[in-house]
Amino acid sequence: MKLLAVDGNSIMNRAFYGIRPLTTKDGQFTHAIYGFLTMLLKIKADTNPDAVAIAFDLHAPTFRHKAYSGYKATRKGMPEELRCQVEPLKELLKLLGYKLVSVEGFEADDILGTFAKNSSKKGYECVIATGDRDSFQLISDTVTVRFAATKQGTPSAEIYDKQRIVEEYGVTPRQLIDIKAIQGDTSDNIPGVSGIGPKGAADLISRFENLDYIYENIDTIDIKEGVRNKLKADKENAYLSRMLGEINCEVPIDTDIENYKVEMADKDSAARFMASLELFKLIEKVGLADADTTALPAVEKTVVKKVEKLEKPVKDCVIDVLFEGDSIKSFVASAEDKAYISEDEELLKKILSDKKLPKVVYDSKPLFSYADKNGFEVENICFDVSLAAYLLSPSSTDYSIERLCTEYSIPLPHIEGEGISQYEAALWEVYLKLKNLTKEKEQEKLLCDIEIPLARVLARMENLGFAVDAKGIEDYGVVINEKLKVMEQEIYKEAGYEFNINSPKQLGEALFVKLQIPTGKKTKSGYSTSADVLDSLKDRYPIVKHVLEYRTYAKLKSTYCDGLLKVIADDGRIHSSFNQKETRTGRISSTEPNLQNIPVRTEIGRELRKFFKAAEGCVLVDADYSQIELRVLADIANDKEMVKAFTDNVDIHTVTASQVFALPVDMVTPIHRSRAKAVNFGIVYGIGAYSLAKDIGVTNKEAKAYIDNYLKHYSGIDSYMKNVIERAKNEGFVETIFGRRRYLPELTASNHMTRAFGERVARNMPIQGTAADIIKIAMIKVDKRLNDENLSARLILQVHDELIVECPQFEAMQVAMILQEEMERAVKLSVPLVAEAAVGKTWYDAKG
DNA sequence: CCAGTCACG
DNA sequence: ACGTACGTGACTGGA
Repeated sequence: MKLLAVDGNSIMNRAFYGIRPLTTKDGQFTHAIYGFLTMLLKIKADTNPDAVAIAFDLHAPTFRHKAYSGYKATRKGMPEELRCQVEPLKELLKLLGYKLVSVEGFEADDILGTFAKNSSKKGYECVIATGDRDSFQLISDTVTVRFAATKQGTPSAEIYDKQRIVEEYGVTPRQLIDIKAIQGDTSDNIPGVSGIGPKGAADLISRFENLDYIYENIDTIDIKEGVRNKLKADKENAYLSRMLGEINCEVPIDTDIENYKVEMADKDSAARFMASLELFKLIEKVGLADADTTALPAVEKTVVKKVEKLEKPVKDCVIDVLFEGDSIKSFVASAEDKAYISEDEELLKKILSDKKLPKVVYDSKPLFSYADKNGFEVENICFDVSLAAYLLSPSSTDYSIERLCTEYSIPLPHIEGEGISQYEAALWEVYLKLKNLTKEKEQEKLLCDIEIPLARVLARMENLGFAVDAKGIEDYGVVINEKLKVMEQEIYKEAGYEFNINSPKQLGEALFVKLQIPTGKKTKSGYSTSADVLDSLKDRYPIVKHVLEYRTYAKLKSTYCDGLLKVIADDGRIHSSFNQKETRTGRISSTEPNLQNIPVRTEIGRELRKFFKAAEGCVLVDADYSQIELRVLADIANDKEMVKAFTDNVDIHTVTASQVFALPVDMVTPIHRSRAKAVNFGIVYGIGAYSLAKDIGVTNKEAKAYIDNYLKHYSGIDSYMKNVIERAKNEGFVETIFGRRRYLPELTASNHMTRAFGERVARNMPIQGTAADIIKIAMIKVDKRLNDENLSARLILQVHDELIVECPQFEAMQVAMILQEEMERAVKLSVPLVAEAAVGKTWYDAKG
């Protein structure tokens, strides 16, 4: 028989500090709970115990407190983010069937000690799970320790047995107590013998067995005089320390292994509890994937849904369509008390194109896409469940129906009939819930006037795609590849041996160990070889310069040449997917491939844009906003000076420079301007002097002076930055001028870093998010204008502040006008919006 | 599967 | 005393 005895407090601490913070969407921290369970499951899987006992401290004063009032006096109180996880963790462990053990007046490790001590007597094997080395003293023939640690986010649990203790410490487990008695432990306020550290203590005990022998023979044993005097001076402390360091093994607890078998009484409750903590992965990990995680309503009710074949349109239902490639497999309509299923494509088409029938759908973009491909229009979509869920909680990563049912506590119905899952049948209830929340949080306009119409625009952009010159990319790739080979040989020669330059580990080894180049920053796993480190070294070391060049080419080859060639469709065009529910700020993102990060900043990279072209007989019209984020900031902060600068249409960075550096405008040099530009950027991101200094290469003090000057001059921005954080702390979220929200649980964290991050986000999101809202509105308006004016021109790409339209050559001027007008008129701010358009055969030519 | 790196706004 | 700018996605190497 085998008992796993867990030090709950220790493992919880390890989990809390070992993994990065994780919260539910209302800000309840959960990472200690998640980490604890992950660790527990790992150790259980490794050891396969017959029973598990989990020990926790009680908060009452401990036995040792009485013995020595200074004990643990230096330990900091538990941070609030951890404290608030203790009770939920215990609750969850109980639900999962574990037996918890706490005894008034004793600590968790005393309880472990008692299990350990009784193991040989009662004839079971005892495995102790802890992150505390103090427990090593308990190791014996029947007791081993699994030492829990978190290595780079993944839990590890190394085995410590008698042999390993002897190898590592040169003594028996019991003797560790005597070593600690001499060396002391400041974190536990165990004084020890002052002047003797770990090495000295270990040496003494390995030679003389124990504390008693040493003190009984203190005048005759063979030690240095200095050590002898130190030992004599602190004899009392040594014995006190031994008492403090020895784990109490006589706690009054039940040590019968039979009573610690793991018995989960109610799987659904356990799964439901984890779901309420949004620990969905954990539900699977503990093997409860098929439990019912839906919260039961206060009054238990049974929802029964009949499944019927859908023959004609029904009002008041949520439509969810299942696609198979480009065609429709089936669709379901979830109504209040019935659910319908159909495979009739014509019926679906009739429903979707019915202008008089308002429709609630689960996910509109694929429907718009389908309609676009099949030459009809989807009309009158009044609600999109998944988009609503995104607006209500933009930091989530999963808007599946299953997840929504769980998150919003929707009871699952019983089903009579076939072809529909419980979740699909519950969609109507999900809709009702989200509709109410959307109204309550004032997200209706965003949903109906921006996101839903935008979904249609995005679907059409995806379908149309961007024409590319595959042969051009290939040839370009060949040239890059040749460059790459030359660089590679050059680097091998300079290093004196061959290695994988793409491996940061091997590269760090080559540069900083073999070649002894002075190291900059380090990462968790070694030396950083990132561009900002290498940049400062490239002038002194040719190999560093070559590595940087190699990286540039390697990136171009793998991500752009190879990457793009892989995704060219049969029509010779690249069809990126635009994700509308991804970002926490309201931007859209682009994947497979990402067309929002095609190189532009360096000439060699920018060349790639020559292969993004307009179709035969067509041109590209590219328009981008000028300084949209700063204009939004000027408006949101209502800063007089900045508003004036934009209204007067002067160069904002130059004006900023003249203010920050107290110079007349015509004395501002390009260096001043570029530094002021960095300050402007920094302000938008929630700047710190340190980072600004690093960015523009001035001292911290200078950077701080720039910021101070800036905020003094733009006093509206100064007060905005203070107010927005204050408001965010009160309300729990920040929002754009259109009411798009981002919740910020980080602001309540006690961890300084976490909170500082939350504050930067609070400053940045309204700016970035409002800019995102504005270009979304512009996209909808542009799309409408192109349609209203009967042009064949179509939007094909958005890159945050830039729109690209493909159109026949003769439409170019009209389209350029439309783009500029609609982008500039998208919304009315207290500053003008400025957009500039250009025309070209390729993206390279069309961009400015 | 994650860390490191780097492309974009 | 602490660590150090916001938001993304793709690729590579290595546990």
